[in-house]
Amino acid sequence: MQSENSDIMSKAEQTRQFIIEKTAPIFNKKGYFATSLSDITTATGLTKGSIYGNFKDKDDLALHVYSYQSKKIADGVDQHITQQRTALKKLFAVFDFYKENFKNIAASGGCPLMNTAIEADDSLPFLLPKVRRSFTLWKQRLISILEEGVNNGEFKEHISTEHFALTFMAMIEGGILLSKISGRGKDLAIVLDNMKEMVDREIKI
Amino acid sequence: MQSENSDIMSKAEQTRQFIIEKTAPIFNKKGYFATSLSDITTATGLTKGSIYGNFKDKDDLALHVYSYQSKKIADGVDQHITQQRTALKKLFAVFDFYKENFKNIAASGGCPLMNTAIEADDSLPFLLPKVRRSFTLWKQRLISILEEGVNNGEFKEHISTEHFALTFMAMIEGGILLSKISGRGKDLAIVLDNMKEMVDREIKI
DNA sequence: CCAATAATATACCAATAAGTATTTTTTATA
DNA sequence: TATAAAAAATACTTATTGGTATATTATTGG
Repeated sequence: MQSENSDIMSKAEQTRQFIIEKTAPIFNKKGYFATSLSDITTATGLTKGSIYGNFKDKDDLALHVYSYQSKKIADGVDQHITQQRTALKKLFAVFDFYKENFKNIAASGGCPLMNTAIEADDSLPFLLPKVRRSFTLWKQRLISILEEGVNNGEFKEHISTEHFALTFMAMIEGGILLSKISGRGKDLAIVLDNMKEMVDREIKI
Repeated sequence: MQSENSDIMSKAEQTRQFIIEKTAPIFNKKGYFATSLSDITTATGLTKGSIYGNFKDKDDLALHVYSYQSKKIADGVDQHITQQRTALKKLFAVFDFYKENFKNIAASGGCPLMNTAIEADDSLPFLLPKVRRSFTLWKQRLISILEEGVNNGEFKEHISTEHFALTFMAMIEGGILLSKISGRGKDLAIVLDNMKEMVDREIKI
């Protein structure tokens, strides 16, 4: 399945989606600046004329690629979460998502939020608001789970939901970074285990 | 003071150091690929001929710039550590280094280890070994402090020094990432505070 | 203080970059 | 199925890239 709902998509929409999906791993691996138009035409088998017929310019394509990538991660996490019934299980489902999917994430160039954040914050201003929003939404999602746990008596009352949300995000992104550079998926697993212990000791009643 | 020991350095050595110091923040902000030779000549006020007279090629300069940047961080941390006498204070000195220096680090484009790691692991093979080594040395340094604490009775005996070292590294790098993208130095401070609490609860006797 | 030498500047090259105007092909619909 | 409209391919432009050969200037040891 190349892309979803291809039956109700026009040819143009299909091609747009096809370009996005084919170039996403390239943008994520090489970065937005280092990805050239010829990388894009090679990966898609299309010509420059077709690319520019479907996207205003390289920045426009980059924007769509980032949206696609960040949505994919967010949807994956959400799917894990919604299968769980307690706040504790939801929280652990977030952690488990990264444990289970690390290999796929690493193979497609790492976490697109982190990669794009690092490239965008000093030199891709057009992407910065999108990346900022991704992190804000992620934080909000974690805070919601933590608040749910506090409200239904699963978690301690006095915890700072924002502080823990930020700490978890830092640990996940930092863990991915360490694993990517060492080539050992174990590094991320160690950090994730430490996060669970943190929950058991400090958050869970 | 442009560079140390300028009195015992030949003109060539001085120029080399000058080029490295002037281009380091550019490489760190824009990335190695996005930094052009004209960026380098503009920043230094020198011409291409002079740059290529002092460095074999752009990769060679990038390698020297990375060494300079990683050494600068490592030296800064070491200076903080050596002023302390107990393992606990040494560990906290590492954390405090990042709290105190976040603004400077952010102003020069963020943590060069993280930035370079992300760019190098998929597309700058010539830099990858250097970056790997930086992380290994950092981990080793943290493990040494933790072992010192275990051996002299400051820290619990059963702790996994490697697990905590990796967790601390992940939290620091992740915290820097969050602060950079949100623009709030507070995010890193929150994570660093959480790290200290972690030490108090799990490591300190 | 004057050569020999080292460092820097100048002027150039081929390759590649992003982007566009135009033509050809494909798609959808009447 | 013929045709209008949309999509894709071709061929091109201008600017910039990293890099080099050569000329000029500055440094340094005798």
